[in-house]
Amino acid sequence: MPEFADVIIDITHEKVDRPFQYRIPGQLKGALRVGSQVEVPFGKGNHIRTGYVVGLSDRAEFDPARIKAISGICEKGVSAEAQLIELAWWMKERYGCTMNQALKTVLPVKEQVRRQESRFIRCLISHKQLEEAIAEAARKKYRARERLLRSFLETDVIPYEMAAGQLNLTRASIKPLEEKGILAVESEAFFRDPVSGIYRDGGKAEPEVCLNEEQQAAAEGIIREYDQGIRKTYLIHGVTGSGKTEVYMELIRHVTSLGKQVILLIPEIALTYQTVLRFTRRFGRRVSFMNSRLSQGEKYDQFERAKSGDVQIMIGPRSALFTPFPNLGLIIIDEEHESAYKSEITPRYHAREAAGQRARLCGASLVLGSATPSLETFTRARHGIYGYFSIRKRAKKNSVLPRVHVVDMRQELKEGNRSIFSRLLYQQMTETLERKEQIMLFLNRRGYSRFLSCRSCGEAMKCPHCDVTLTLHQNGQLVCHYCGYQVPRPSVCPSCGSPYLAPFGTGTQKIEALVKEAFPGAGVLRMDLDTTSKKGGHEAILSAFADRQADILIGTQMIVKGHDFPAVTLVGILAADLSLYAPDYRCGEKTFQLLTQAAGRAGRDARAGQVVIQSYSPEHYCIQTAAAQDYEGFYAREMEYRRLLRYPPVCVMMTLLIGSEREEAAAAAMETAAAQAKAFQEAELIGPVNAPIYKLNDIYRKILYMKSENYDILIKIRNQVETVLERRGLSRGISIQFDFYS
DNA sequence: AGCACGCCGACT
DNA sequence: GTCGGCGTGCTC
Repeated sequence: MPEFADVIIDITHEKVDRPFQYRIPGQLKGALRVGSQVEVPFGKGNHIRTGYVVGLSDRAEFDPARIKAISGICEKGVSAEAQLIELAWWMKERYGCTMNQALKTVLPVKEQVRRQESRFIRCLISHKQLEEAIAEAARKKYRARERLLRSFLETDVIPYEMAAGQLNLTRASIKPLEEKGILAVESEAFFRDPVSGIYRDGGKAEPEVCLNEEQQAAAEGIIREYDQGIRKTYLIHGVTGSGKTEVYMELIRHVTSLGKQVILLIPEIALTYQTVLRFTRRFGRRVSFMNSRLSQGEKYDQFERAKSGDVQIMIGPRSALFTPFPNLGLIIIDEEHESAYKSEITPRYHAREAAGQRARLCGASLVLGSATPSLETFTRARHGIYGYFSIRKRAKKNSVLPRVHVVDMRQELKEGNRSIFSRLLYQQMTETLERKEQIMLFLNRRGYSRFLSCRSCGEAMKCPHCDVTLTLHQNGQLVCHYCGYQVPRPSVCPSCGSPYLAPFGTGTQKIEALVKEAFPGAGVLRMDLDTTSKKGGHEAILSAFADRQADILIGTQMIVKGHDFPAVTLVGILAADLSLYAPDYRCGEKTFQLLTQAAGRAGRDARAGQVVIQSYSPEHYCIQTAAAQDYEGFYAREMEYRRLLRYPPVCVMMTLLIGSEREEAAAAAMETAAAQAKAFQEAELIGPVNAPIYKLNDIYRKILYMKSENYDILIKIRNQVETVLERRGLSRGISIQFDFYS
């Protein structure tokens, strides 16, 4: 029976972010476990603070005379929390954050303020009636009411809290308007049906789904091993449209029938009303959904419901991984290759790795699903570390993979076609529109033109805060896509005064204009960051396209991710090589994934789908293998490249990014960091160099790449660099960021 | 984070 | 001579 416990004190500061040893009093022996929440006397005043047990030991590592005793245990935090605290400990070790940062990620933060439901006020009357109401309010000198009504001249829905705060409104000035039928106050769950206005509710039984042979094999294979008590990781490698979701549902059904709970992670963008409906129909009230728009308090509420057993299935993005289920049996990660699974804030964890760790701690299995698995996942599956199931047929009857054409745009140019549409794409578009079928056009660049440059002096308009050119938008603004800086388009060149400024390159807005010009009869929708930034923008565009209110959908990345439009029979990828030459070792992988996923949008129904890929380097293996829907071929070529240049998954890589407003401070800190790292023989260093975008948001950024066979070496380097920079006072006023790639 | 100790200026 | 500024350092 251990004598001592290592306790992390629940205070937010790095200086106390380490375990303190406490004596375990006799009456608590046996009740205490790693993860227990305890009360301990701390500091000079022996104030009682809460802490978490992160380790148990028999030996005193500290002057025994000065070790204090634990004063009590908080009974509420034991089972589910215990595992999450262990997970936090692992995150701290692996990703190099403080224990408190890790704990905050893993445990929901209670909000002192009572949870506020997000409410909206909707305007129910016509514009003309609204004008009258405003006039009446003005006449009666109801100032607040008038201000509120005026805001509906711009929009018909506004957030309640914002209105109350900014317009100095009280319930009393809203209620009369509500009673008159002018406004309605609604609590808007994100999954509310935009058309019918109906909320999801307890599900009706869905007719039994029939799995095809391959789906059945995957589901049965995993379930068989599960029932034998085997817990491991599986990869379900299914082509786009292969019905992986049906397999997930079958697994969820089985695991929940054993009284265990399931977490399903999906990329946020895939959590559409359709998805919600599908799972709700099948699992009714037992399933719950999370999204990143939920406030801390709302998340806490969700987690409470999970802990109390109200729900057994949690579906959501990255952070849903930390749902405190008491008896978690299965974690599923859909589209496991998605980059959104890596956290962009400290701790910079990867949900796939963290899920592996949580599954291990809870005795759960982990299922990864993708049409284009990440190289690290596929490598592990190949080596037999992960179980592997592949689904090569599309689930829908008669639905076959689309026919893919690669068009050499250099040849088009040579033969006099200077348009952004190749002759083949143009012809296919015409035919598709004649058949009254739908088209998706994909271009990975928003805005109107890539940049604006002076024809006299050659100067391109650049962002004053970042090392990038400004993108011209249709509203005449030059916009920085990195920091958001905007200026009106100048009429003369700021450096030489010449009036000859010409836009170069093409963005989604220009495509929209060109399509409208070329196909005047066709309905066109555009979906990119500019059209979806408003709340519900996504849903509105997708449902309009699904309802066939338009024939052509133009968009960036976001249109290729998992949306199923049966009437789309033509997909055009306008510039396949845009992402191919990015300064990132994974740019080939990203391009392949993007092209494969985009191509997978075509022909979801019985009608044959066509895909046209336009490229200036059609012979590139990423484009060739994507066109052939040949994952294995791509994998072989890409691994060859990774082996040759020693990039993950052949080794482990860590990057250090140092940023500062003062250029010299960043350089000095990086120099010291690189010198420290160099002392470790087992790691290979590249750099330090300026980051691909050296100045971003007025911050100068230096980057250092470190590669090794051994993850632990990289962690040692990280710890060494951090302590030395801290000790020499070089870390003041700079940001230091480590990222891991494996 | 808190709370101590500690070493210099303006006050009873 | 004392009161008090918050700089530095420690908390099992």
